[in-house]
Amino acid sequence: MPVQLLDLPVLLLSAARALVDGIDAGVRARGFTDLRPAHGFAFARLAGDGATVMQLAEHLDVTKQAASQMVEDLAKKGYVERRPHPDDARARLIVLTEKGRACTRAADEAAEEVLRPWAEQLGPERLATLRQDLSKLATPGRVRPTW
Amino acid sequence: MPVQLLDLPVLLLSAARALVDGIDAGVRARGFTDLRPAHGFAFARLAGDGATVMQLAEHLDVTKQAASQMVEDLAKKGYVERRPHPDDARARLIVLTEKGRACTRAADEAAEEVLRPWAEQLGPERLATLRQDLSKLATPGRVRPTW
DNA sequence: TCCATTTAGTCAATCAGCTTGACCATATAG
DNA sequence: CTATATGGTCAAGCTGATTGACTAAATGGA
Repeated sequence: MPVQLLDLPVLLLSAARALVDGIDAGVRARGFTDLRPAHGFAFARLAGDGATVMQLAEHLDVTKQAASQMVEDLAKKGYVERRPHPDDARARLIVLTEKGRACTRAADEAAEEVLRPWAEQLGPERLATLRQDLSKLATPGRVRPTW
Repeated sequence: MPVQLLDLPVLLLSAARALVDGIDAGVRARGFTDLRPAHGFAFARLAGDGATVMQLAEHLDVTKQAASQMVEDLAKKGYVERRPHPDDARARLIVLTEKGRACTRAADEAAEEVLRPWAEQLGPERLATLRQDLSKLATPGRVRPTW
């Protein structure tokens, strides 16, 4: 195996970090300064039809207590809302507020802004290849890195 | 811009996470159970001629106090050693002990183990392309992700 | 040469985010 | 109808980071 390969980990992590940092900066620049990247992973799960605390905990790969604390924090800041769950009286359905949706739109814009120069640099076909190859390598499920 | 691109962040993060988790598991399997992935980034900087606490702090993108605490922890566990700095009496040169070098070898093996199936799946030329493209995207310097 | 400022490192206190453990309310299975 | 499992919160504690204060040594003028 060529030794060169051993720096692939560093490149991968560096690119991932550049991406996350860039999106985080873009979100902050749009006025959402009280959020961290980790909140973005939560928003991604809540967008759409919302989720329970348990579902959120699984998505983030943390305990239900930690997820509950994050929801409490996000609710206090006005990004999410706890509704009674339609099918289960024990559970609550956590959904994004209008402020929360506005923030996800800002994150989408920020992501596009970060990716645009990448797309220009590589060209569309190589970017598509990159996407395909990464999809083969990525472990499905685990999204949020916590190291 | 094609909407597809918006899932590139997720793929990138997912691949990075798979990689870090895999290496971490490999290192633990080789008997180094008292280390976290973050220590690996420190070892990478210390390998070779060692580094000062300040240099380590910059590499890890944390305060000098945090770096100092990590060094204290690694020294207590026997992975590093603080020597007087040859050129500066204020500074200390942090170097890996034999145990520390053994651990970096274990990490290299683990990394190779994780990358081997990737290389087989993509083939050498596509992997080389992946490496090249990632190197264009990666922000030089920032290695350790802390989000 | 002497003094002012910068730099390397540590100690101490604090904080944020996560964990474990205990608990209540509701759902589900026998 | 009762026993158990599940969703959620409260409380306490831990870990890894932060800021602030300090000492010792280096640097850079007058």
